[in-house]
Amino acid sequence: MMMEENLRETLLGGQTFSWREEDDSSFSAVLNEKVYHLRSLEDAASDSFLRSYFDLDYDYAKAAEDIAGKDEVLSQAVRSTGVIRLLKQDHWIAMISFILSQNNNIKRIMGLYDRLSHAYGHEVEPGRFSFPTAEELSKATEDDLRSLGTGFRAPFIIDAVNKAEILEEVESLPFDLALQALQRVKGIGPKVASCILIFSYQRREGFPLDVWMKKVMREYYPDKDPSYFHPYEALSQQYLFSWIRSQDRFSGN
DNA sequence: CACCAGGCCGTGC
DNA sequence: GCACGGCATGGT
Repeated sequence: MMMEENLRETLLGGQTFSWREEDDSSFSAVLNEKVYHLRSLEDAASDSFLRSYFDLDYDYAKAAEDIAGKDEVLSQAVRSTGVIRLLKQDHWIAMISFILSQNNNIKRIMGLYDRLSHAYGHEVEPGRFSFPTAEELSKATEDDLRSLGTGFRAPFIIDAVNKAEILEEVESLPFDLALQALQRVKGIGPKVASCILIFSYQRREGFPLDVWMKKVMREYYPDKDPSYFHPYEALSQQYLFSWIRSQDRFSGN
């Protein structure tokens, strides 16, 4: 079974909030002090940063087939979605992104991401701004952040700026301790911590339970826990998440 | 008007 | 330990 790469789902499906779809259906993002433009995954192969970012050395097509073979629900989820990847994002960007994500929707998270970039990042090309570093974001007060629309997440962002050194500590910690370390930041609980570990530390044993995934588990896996999906916990979760959201035609995202 | 969004915090028991 | 309300903001 040959499955097609679903770059759109990888870039816009909720594991990163850095990418935007252009009118010509290409994708662009400001990363690594540059503006990247992509039409397909092949465009990433010649760039060393993107090769790593898209985890090109991992065989996601084989993983998709393994996952699809696990049970009927996963088979349906994988076949209806196509191959999706787990990105290697910057730790800091992932931490702030998923703090922004709590009790929020993808469209609005992207809007906040852009406003933070414009207000506190730097211009790498006319009109294109990088996501602010921790030092750049340290210039923002809580009121500044609220005025950008972050709402009750503003103090969480301030706390993340002050505890950014945790991101280095996490590198050497096993999964459970890494999960605990990240939760020392206010506004980071189990779900947000799991997303940071999966989408920027390649910790594939993570299995974030958001409102959508709780529904999936309740309806299709009532007597199972995340270890059922081993060794593809994180990737299975991402397929199920994409699938259940695509089922809901009125989810406006 | 209500209810929801890739949740978490503080409180009460 | 677990249940519950509150929370900023914008969309449906």
